[in-house]
Amino acid sequence: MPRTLFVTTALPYANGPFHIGHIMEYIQADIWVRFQRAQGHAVHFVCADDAHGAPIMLNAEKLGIPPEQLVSQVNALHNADWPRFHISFNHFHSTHSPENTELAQSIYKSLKAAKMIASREIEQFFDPIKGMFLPDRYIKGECPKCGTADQYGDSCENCGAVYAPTDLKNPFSALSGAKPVLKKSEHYFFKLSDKRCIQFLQKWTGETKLQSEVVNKLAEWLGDNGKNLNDWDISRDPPYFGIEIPDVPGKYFYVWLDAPIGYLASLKAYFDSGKAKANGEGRTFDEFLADDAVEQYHFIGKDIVYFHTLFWPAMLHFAGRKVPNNVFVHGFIQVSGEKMSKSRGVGFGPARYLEVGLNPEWLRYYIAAKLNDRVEDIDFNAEDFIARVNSDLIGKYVNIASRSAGFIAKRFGGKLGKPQLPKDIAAEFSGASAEVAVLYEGREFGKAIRRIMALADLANQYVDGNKPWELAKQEGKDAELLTVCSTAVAMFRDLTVYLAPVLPKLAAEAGALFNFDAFEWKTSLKPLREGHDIQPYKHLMGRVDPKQVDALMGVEDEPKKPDAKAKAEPAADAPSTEFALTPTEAPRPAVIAPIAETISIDDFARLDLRVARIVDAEFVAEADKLLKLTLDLGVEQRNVFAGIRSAYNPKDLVGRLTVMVANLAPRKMRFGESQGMVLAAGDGSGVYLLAPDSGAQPGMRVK
RNA sequence: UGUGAACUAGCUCAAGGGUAGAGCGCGGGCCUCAUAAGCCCGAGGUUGGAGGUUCGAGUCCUUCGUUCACAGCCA
Repeated sequence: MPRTLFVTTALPYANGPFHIGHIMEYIQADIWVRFQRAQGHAVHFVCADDAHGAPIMLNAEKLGIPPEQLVSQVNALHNADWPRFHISFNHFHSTHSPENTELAQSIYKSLKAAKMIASREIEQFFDPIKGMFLPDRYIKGECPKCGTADQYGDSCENCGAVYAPTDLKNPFSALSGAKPVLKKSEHYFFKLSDKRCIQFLQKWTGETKLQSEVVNKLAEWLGDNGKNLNDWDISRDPPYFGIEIPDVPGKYFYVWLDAPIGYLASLKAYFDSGKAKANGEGRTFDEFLADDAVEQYHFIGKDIVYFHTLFWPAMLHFAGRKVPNNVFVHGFIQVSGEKMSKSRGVGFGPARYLEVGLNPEWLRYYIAAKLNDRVEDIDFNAEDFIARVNSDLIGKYVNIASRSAGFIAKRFGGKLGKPQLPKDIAAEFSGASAEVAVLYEGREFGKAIRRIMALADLANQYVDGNKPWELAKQEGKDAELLTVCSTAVAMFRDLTVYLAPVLPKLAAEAGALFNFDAFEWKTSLKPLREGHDIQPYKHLMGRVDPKQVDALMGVEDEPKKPDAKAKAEPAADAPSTEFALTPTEAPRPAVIAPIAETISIDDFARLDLRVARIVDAEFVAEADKLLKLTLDLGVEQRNVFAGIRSAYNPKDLVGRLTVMVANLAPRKMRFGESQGMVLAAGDGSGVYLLAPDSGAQPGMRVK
């Protein structure tokens, strides 16, 4: 019986472009969704940008644009990118939308009516300069336990202690550097610790077929009858970019309240726009959502299990709505064994992946081949990627079509004979249909791929054993040749159907070429008839060029360390035009100075290095090497003279972030007092000012 | 620090109390239909370390190590 499914992926934060982790999740969900559609089920697959919260507000402020503009720009960016990976979202919305405002407020009102909302006054750190309450991540100070400086407001990176921001010694605002003051404010809470809520959650988690890792985690949270659960603070004070709480003017929903509601908002927009109707769903949004037979699934990463297995079902339940049927949790994608990290620059972006000319279906295949149903990280490994795609997809799978279809076109006018699979192979293929379906359904994509590739091996063995190239040379073997090639094409067709959820574009192209539809298993797997027309073979997919992957992984052509040989040779080796035309490529220093003597960490700690914004820069009349810089340290401004005139134009420096030694003794110079120094690299041939990565704020300590 | 998870051939992964498997890579052979791919054979693992339970342990238990996630107002 056809099922009706409502499927979502986690909402990406509307603060920047997609990273590879988003795309991995979308690919996982998309494969599952496409598989379900191929089984004849109706799937409504949506996502949206998570557009609210303090980080977006502050980022927009930094960019000098309204947050609305930031999130709409990012939304346009996102909307351009997901289709390029063949993600089949039916709709991609934003939480900054009328639908989300309406739904969030309505759900809140229901929760309030159900007496699940409480309010009480709490005291929090407030930044008197920015005029706002500070989220934990924006408060820094010394660890109350071990005294390590510059720790975030929640836990210490040095000793691992967990504490409240108010426990920090010498706290300061990471936004302005100001000393935060405690200030009281009325906050609203979702009563997660309410007996009814705990009861419900225990019931829900018991009934839902959650992954074992998730069950473990939940047992930790819900164990001991939920004594470890506290109420959830769902309100924020202005300034805040979010949705106003109805009947509480001047208060906003915490972004995590309205974010998951964005799933519903996106679905509503999809219904209201008529797209659902076009997709065969005749009901209204409300009717659809209230139907118990509609299955609701959320694909998420392991970092947000808390929100999706506690808050989200509880919110829906006490607002009198249907709760999710399941939450599918995946691990993170690592790149070459390293954690994806934006700040450390590890990994690569989806945009970059496409830019270097890599085929999105290669990534889909690779990710599929590595995914299972567990909460495990997977690793993107360049060599593995190349080997996997080239040998599986090209060597095994596409090759079957390529090696058999030629004869059909050349010798038989493009008309197939009757395929005749040997009994054992036929049994393998037909048996695989159900097995592969079970594996796809259970999100065991790696196993499904393995099973399918085993079939591809059989197909190649079949061709090899029947040697069509010999039959082609023998008199009177035409019928046999036709049968062998037709059989191979038939096997290729089946493989294409099995792989179609992973490789939708290739499957469509193969279908067009060989005149079949790969997207509905029930009909797609029917035997091919004698006389079935196919087009002459065109190659369906090329191999990965390792150079593309090198480009993706940021491997430069140049050797990392110049050795004597490399240095001696450039004269003989004419520089390529490309190299010559790249002025940003810095000339390699002739001599690398030896490393200075070892110092202790304490020696280093004596240096107080700070991120500073250059708010003004000007020439110094009487000095030919100096520029006078005015640096903003968050808490104060400093005048610093820097010997960088040879390399920088003052007007180009204004607004830039750099790093300065903040506790250097001031020095009187002929032109005035220099209150510190900026850091720059140089060996005599050039000067290069240091710049922190984006996101750094004036006043942050460098360590 | 606590809780949970992971650690199996060079690489990526399977198996899961009863003789450790696959793909890729590697070595050897065969073939040539394929926008260059296939087929066959082989080498390769004391399953992170150490203890224990058991007739028998990758598999269960203890412990250590390494890595990761989570640890409530961080998205």
